[in-house]
Amino acid sequence: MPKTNAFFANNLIQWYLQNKRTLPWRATKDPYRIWLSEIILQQTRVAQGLPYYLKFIEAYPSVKHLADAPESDVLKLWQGLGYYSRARNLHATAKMVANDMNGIFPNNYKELIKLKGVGDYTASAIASICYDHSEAVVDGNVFRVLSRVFSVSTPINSTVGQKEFKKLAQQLIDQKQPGTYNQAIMEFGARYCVPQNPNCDACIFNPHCIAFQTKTVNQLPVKIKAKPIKKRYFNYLVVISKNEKTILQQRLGKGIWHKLYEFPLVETSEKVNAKKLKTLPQFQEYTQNLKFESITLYNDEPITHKLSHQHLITQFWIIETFKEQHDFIPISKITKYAVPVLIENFVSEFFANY
DNA sequence: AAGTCGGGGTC
DNA sequence: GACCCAGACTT
Repeated sequence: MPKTNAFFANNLIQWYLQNKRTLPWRATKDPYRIWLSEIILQQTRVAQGLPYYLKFIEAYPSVKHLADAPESDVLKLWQGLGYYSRARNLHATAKMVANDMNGIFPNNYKELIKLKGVGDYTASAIASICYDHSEAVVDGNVFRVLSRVFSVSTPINSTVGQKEFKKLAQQLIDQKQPGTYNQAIMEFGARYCVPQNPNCDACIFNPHCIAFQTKTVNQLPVKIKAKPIKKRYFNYLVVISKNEKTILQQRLGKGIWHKLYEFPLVETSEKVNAKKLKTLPQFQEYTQNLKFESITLYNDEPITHKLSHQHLITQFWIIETFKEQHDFIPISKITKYAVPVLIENFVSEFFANY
């Protein structure tokens, strides 16, 4: 174990200053930019989030710009990043800050955590990075580094684990450079003390890392294992009129992709063929006024779209029709709507020639 | 305390 | 296929 907390913090910061990546949000203490980056990076790798950060800063240079945008624009810009509640909460908080707080972000943990989409991690990150407050962050990297160095085997996704690691992190944080320290331990976890096959032999902490000394690095951190993945069967009705129009619907219930758009969806408990599909009440409801000309299956083999907790086994049914109704939109306008990646992939492939 | 919420990278 | 990612929110 590190001899002292100061030893741990000092070495971590020293390592960080020599090895950190140059990232746009590391060149500012503007709370708007720090907040935006932290929301984008929740459960998201830097490489995946970076282009979105740049797009958002360009489209919305200030919190007021973001607040003044329609939510549909924000969701469209967020398209493809996942966990869309982040985008909805981002916009709601931007409006709150711009309209009710005179455009000025709260400057302490207690007030920051009241913002929608801002939890313990993000409030600590903003408070430490922007305002030099001693608030320790605990993200996936911190869990991993601390569990190994101090050999803490409490499950990181248990309530007691969360508290224990938060307490430990708070004891270790550098009081003079809390923001730098927080970023240092996260960077170290992301780049060195990685989940699989970390290069422990070259690690600056290996004399002090209990997991390394006891050869238990590959057993830490401990996590209560997730329940099995659910399979769902999606049938999308891709209606195409003679005037090259189609139907999109907005998802408004609970569940995935709230407020995003998709083709009319018939979900079934198993894979269905055209004959079976036509007998389903929901299919008949969608198509009762269409008097469609033909229905053909686009993909012979269902497309399996994998989410973290469910697999969407998807068939796209092409339905040609003469009739059009008020809710038809030109196919060329599909790109204006925020859609899930599953839909985006199909659209870009199928409509490539339209 | 357990479930839910995306998409992509890694091994 | 399993695990993970600069977590937060709902039930």
